[in-house]
Amino acid sequence: MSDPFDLDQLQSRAAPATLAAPAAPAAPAPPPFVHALNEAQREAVLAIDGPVLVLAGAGTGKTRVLTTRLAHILASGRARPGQILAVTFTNKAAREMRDRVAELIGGAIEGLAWLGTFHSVCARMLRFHAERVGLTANFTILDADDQLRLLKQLIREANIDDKRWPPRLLASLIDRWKNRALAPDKVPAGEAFAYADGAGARLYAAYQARLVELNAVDFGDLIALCIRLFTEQPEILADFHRRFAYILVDEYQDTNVAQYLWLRLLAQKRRNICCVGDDDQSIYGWRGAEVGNILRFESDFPGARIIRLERNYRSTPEILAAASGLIAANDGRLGKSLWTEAGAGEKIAVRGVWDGAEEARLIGEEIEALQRAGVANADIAVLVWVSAQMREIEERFITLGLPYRVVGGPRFYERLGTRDAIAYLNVIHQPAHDLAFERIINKPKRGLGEATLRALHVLARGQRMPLTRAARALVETDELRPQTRARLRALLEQFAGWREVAASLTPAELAQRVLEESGYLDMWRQEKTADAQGRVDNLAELVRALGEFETLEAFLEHISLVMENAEAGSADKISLMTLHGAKGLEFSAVFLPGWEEGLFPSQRTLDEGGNAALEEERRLAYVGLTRAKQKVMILHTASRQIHGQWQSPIPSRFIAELPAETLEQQTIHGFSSGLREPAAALFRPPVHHAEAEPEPDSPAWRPGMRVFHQKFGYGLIRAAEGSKLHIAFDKAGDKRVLASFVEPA
DNA sequence: ACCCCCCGAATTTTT
DNA sequence: TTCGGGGGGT
Repeated sequence: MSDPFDLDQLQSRAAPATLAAPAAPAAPAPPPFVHALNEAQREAVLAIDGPVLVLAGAGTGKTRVLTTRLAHILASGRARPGQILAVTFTNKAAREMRDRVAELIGGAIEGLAWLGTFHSVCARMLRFHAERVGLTANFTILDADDQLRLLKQLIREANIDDKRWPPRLLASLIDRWKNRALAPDKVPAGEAFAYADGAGARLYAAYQARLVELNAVDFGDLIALCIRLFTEQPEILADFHRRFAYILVDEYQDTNVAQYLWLRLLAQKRRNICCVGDDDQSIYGWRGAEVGNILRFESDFPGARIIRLERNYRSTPEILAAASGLIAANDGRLGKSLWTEAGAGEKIAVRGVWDGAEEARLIGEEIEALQRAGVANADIAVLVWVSAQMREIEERFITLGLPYRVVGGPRFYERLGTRDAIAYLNVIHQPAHDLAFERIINKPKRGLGEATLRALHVLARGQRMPLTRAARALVETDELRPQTRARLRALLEQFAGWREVAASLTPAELAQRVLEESGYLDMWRQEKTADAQGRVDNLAELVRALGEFETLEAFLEHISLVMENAEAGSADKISLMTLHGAKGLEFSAVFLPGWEEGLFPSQRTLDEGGNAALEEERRLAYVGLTRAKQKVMILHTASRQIHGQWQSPIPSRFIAELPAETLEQQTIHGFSSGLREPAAALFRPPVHHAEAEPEPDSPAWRPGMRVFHQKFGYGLIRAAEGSKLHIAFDKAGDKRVLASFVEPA
């Protein structure tokens, strides 16, 4: 590659004819695809120049605006494909944008090289300039697993007890520092003390040094190193300024500080940046996302246009009213009010049930009713807060024979077996990839155990060289026992052989050969355990997947940046997933189980998260509600097992925050005579100022009364606040329960 | 080198 | 309760 930054090389050689059509910059006639938009959408599409923030509520056509805008920029001739930088968070979103732009323009667009995720775009930038940050262009991108193993090594080398100071903790600290674009020497002293009495920053520095030795980066580095590149090499940044005429950003509310700085550096010159997002759907604060970025947009880019998309095309008025009412409880919003022209639909169903089993049973029944009414399974979702909630529901689905799919389970490329095979390929492609080499040096068993590895480490660390190079040196000495030396030499020769043939084979052929010759495949074939066959199948699947790539390099880049599940086709199945996983999706009917204090919002949040965390969880609830087109059912239980302990939760405050007129509430009699007050009374907002007045047709619950509870037996009321009682049970101890679950003893 | 048992921990996870 | 990791035994 002569000059990687030669514009023409990166752009389409032959732009589609539609793109070449002369535009009339003076009075550009809106292209036909703009007519299908509503007024706000059209404004967002046509406001091409200068900074623009599009506040796109759920279901308001956000993707449509983004793709139409991109198509419009191209079709009007304002920029060629290679001059547009368009970043998303997920590969899925990037793919969707690419596909939909192609649809609008009428044919795939060549040269949209800078449309991708933050990470893939940054990786691309870094590969062009790797040497400027101390790497070479074929650097490896470490995944979380490699990162953890490397940190563990460093922690042990520093004689720190990794039991007391788990590598995970350090990994998350480093991650957070990188998310904030903090180099090791910039870590605030106080924060370094969060790990091993101040060793945090030192280990972070050691980790970065090791990454350079390994010619590797982690995910956080992709952004952070780009920022370093831009600030330390102004001519490179200037080059990008010249290149990118327009910048588009999806899900802006999810950007972290580093991503924000990255965008600001790139946009500061031309200021043609359009960010689309929704502050009410910011649910990744715990991963470093800063809602502040979107809240501050106007001051970051003075003169910015703010365009609100508020017309919702997805949900019924009831669902929108419920969601809007809920989110109104949050402070510091930019504020939007969703509306729809859709006619009235059903109210939100709120169901109080006895326990998790009954909750699952009820969901199953309701789904069967939906099926009878002709709703497709693929149009139904159960959205949980934690995956632990899924088990009971899955069990029920299996019993009923309901077809379902768990979205977001373990990823294909993360599975054991697959990862080992990939490690072989990594070592072939990048001999300095110590972590991959370590992973497979004794898989299958070839007598190269801990002792050998230790010897290799001593030499490698002493000479600051990769393990494979240390290995090559070591087999020339007589330090190792002859047998070990022979085995190690044999392995090195195998790798040398594979590297030699790598160029003349397709990646799939190479992989097949490596798996056979290394004995790795045989290792699993010979194993008799239940999952061994699955491993062999996975390996076959891996080789098949490799068939879609022209080079090994392309494949490895793909799996490190596109670690995603192959979506299980178009089979008509019910989706079971976490609320986080559901963002951006929509279904006719949505079930939201487990809306209980202590679960959702979670105890953790209530105990230590403060208001910000609570608001984020409320946004998560908002995301859940707004996934539904027609029907929502919220469920809560009176008793739930958490970590093996029975709890008697009270309904989530989020239920109380839903406007009562949008709800249809029922407490199911999963137990005998528990219901003592109208269900609606259970869900009044908590009364803070005065004593709650007793319910007209319920006994006046008073401290000192003896009561009976189905699960906890007899007890004494210690305190009563509305429908919520503190009861000291004779056997079960102190609990907070709903009045409807007890009766006078 | 392998297995078993005990202990502790236990959200969310776009890349 | 359920899972994974690590230590200790064979």
